[in-house]
Amino acid sequence: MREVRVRDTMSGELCLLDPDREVGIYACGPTVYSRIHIGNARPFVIFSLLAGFLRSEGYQARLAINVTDINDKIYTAAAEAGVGSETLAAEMTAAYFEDTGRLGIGRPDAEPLATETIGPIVELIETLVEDGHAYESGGDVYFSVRSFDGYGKLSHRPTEEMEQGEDDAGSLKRDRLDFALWKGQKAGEDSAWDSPWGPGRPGWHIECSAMAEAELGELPFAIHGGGSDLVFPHHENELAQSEAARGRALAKIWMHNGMIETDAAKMSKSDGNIFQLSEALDRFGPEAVVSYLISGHYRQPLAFGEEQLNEAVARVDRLRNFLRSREDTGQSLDAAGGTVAGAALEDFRDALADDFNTPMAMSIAFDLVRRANQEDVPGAGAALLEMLDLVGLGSLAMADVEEPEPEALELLGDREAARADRDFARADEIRDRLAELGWEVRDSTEGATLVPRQER
RNA sequence: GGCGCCUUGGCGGAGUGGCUACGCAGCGGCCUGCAAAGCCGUUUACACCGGUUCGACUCCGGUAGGCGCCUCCA
Repeated sequence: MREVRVRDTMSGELCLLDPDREVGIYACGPTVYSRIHIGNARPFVIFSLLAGFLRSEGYQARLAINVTDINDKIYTAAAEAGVGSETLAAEMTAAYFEDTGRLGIGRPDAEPLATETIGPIVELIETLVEDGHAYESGGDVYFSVRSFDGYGKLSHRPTEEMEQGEDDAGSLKRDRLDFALWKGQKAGEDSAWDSPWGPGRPGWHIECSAMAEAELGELPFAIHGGGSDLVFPHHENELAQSEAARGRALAKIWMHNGMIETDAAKMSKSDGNIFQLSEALDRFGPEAVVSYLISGHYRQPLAFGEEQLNEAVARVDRLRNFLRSREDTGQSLDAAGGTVAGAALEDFRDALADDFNTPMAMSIAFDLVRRANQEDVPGAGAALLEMLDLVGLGSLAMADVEEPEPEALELLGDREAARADRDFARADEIRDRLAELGWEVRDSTEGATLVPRQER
């Protein structure tokens, strides 16, 4: 078990994870009012892979990624589309599960929905009201920011300079800093839940406090994550609510991923410069999308463009070709302990243990590939496959599960015969024919083989 | 204006006080009947100006430019 460190947004320090306790990770998932874009996939991938890596190191990890399916934007989008808000939310939740499922990196341990956590949400608000950290006003309930001393410590902002823009129209707040925990049902809103303050729905931040607690147990859990655009106000408010209600920190470490950018500007639904995850998967394939998402350090912004995805395709092809050339991908690495391959794997894991440095890790993987293509490196295939499993690319080893059909094999034999006769025109003709059937011919000193052409 | 971050070779993107990550693309070779795959080489990059240091791309200060949040947002 390695010492694993992660950068904490609040302190700015690298923090060691406690190996003796469950590593509870809560990452903020999407608000389901439309299909998710590739930027939304970044935290899903990062936190899923992190949890998997921790498990592989022997940690007890539990990952929860929520779905926010109650939100102003959902009402607005549903009204525009002429469907019920609950219908839209259900459709988009299903689409989110489908799109992220296609990434091929598994699912989080828990994926709570706000609509299924209403009870705990109401209880949490009641606690805050009882303790004087929240107050009811005209069917709404607001959190009293000034009742909580530490407000602003996560996003490093002086309290005096800020305000919560949300809900200003109603102006039922006592203080401009306060934010809504519960919103009474308004005209035109087609869904509502019962509460001690009348029918309504949770505000934006409270659902995460409640879901995190429900899924990960006693506070504080180890890591709270999400996009860096959530630091303020979303996470600042979550932190305040939970800490005010429980008298304990919500999370030990706050871990935020950088934004995906097009032309040096953040990809954002509201700006319209988005590229949907489903389209990226359709056009470039899941491995390339994952490879792209781990190509930069998670905290940094990552440039997005067709060129970047095409590069990812090329990277993944190189890895796939290498695995294809190895006979040892199925064997255990134990036989190669202490070797070049074993050392590379150790380095790879070290990189991940150091603030989850995936680009550093991948450079080690590519280094191994080159060395093993140059000379005999026992266990290189097994080592690489183990590396790739850790970053969600293990499926690259399964590229050739389909055997060529008899027709293709017959053509390959014909081509070999043509080559033996030095009838290269015919040989090339057959190669083109095989390409049409979906096979690429690779000649080598041991003879010709067929590999599936990568289509996407 | 406040808080934070960034500026690396054609592109993407790591990293370190002294040993030219890695990937992609281009170019030139090797291999091949030709390709593909693979290998080798490739014009020696760290915004600018000072400072610290035996030595800085890496530390400190400043300048310029860019980005994020401060309003919904992964």
